Amino acid sequence: MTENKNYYITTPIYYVNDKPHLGHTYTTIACDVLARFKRLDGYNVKFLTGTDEHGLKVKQAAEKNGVSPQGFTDSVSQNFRDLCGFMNFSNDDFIRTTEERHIKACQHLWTVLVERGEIYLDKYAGWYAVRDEAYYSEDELSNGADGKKIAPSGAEVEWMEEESYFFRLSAWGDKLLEFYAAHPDFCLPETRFNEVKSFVRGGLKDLSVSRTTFDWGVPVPGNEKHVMYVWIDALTNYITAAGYPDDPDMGGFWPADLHMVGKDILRFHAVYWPAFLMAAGLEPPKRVFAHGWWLIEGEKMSKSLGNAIAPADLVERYGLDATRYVLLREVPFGNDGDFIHANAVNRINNDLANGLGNLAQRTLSFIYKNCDGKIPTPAELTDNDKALLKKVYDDMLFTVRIELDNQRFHKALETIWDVVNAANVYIDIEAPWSLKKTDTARMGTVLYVLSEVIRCLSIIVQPVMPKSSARLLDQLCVAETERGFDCITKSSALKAETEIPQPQGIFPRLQVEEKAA
RNA sequence: GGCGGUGUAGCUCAGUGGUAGAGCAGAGGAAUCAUAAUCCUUUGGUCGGGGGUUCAAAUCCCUCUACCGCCA
Repeated sequence: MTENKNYYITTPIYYVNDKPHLGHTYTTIACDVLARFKRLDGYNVKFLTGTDEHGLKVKQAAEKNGVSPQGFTDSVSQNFRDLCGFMNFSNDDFIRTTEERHIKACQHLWTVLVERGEIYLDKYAGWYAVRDEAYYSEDELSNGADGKKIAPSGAEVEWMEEESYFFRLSAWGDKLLEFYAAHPDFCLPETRFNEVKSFVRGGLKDLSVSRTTFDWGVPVPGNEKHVMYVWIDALTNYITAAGYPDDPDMGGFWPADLHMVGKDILRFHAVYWPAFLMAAGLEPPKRVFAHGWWLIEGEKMSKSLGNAIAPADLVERYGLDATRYVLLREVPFGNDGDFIHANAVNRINNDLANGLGNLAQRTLSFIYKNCDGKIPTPAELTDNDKALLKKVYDDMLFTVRIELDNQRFHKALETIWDVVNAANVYIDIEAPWSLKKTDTARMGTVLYVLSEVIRCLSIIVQPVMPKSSARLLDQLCVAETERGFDCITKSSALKAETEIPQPQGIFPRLQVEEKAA
């Protein structure tokens, strides 16, 4: 079995005009967890995120602020780089579409597409909304009060005719459908994939891929009047970062394993992007996952409601690791979620404080107080001991791996917490506090088994809660080099007689807020 | 308007033909190592409505209804 041990995962590039919010954070957290998981599982991981910095809106915002577009994007793009640090993201690269490497990649891809006859010059005419940077068809428009035509978004439109380059998307419908049929897991969740297929089956029109109305973009090679319009510019970042076009092998990282996207940009990733790539003779990515949105206490996040959640607010309130845990545990990944603070508190207290946290604390402090602060030496294992350890050594990682390979974060966490619960049942049944008076050898064995369980739990929880799990592993004196998934085995088990420090609670219990009537 | 999805315990959801499930919330009990944490037991549902197929349907078919998504 020759397995490719490279793993390439990407977030979308985020539009710099936005302030980083919960949506961006959610996408990147999901990727970060997968990236960390794959690294611990022995993969050579490339985890990419970045910012989309071109377009009319950016140019206008820069003018409004009296700075150059480049100066403007330098500063606002920093917000997203800061977020990576703040959220403890482990991205290996951060791409900006204004970088030279990216402009070069776009222009090369463009040239290839022109050479292959996939891009041609024509005219685009239609109703254009400056505010939306989008064209609308006649029947989408309504009449405004002053006789002006209004787009569905409420923006004013005007009749525009402009020269534009077009990509022959219409020629790729059948090829795309063949590709989808051959790759039934290309797009998840399945219901989103259905939407994609039905969109393609409905027939594809050629795609306008350049603009002459603004100049803040990647210049079209050989025709400097045009800059590339969003699709080719933005999507190409994924291959830019892999080394396109200089490295034809792209470091062994293409096709990408996973593009994580919000459901609003699925079509671009699941239809346009594979078409561009196939047209250029490149392979489409292996998977596009479209996740859902968060509501806040039942309502859409919006500026007017003033209920938008900044990532920093959540982290301040719950802590970074707990926030990461809640976001991934609370909702089946792919569904929309409703962020309810009372539920978050409940989840944190039940699973983290009372579940894993208390399990570790009750075990380690018992050892600290009753075993001279040393991991006890186990005697012969009973069937009950073996059953619990089998779950931990043989079943847990196996199942979690399958769940995460399908982006089922909530199921993966559920699997891990089955073990947490089993360990809490175990400790109650074995009752080391009773054995203390009757059979200290057996007590030591029970505590040893529990320590082993906590060690493996701490290791497998690292992708989701890197800092908390590191503290747990520190408390067990597990070496930094012994924290990979290959150590979730008996052969890497804790050494008896290891002296441990005085344990401290890792997951604080939160106060339950009184309901404001 | 077309296509697709969803509607199961108070809440979030699992369950694709064979006597309704989980977690949380609620109730009772046990234990006392621990972050007053843990463990056990338990209340609770005419599985959106109606019709049909079947020995048997939450599960298949038809229809109605509500909500959501994609497209137009």
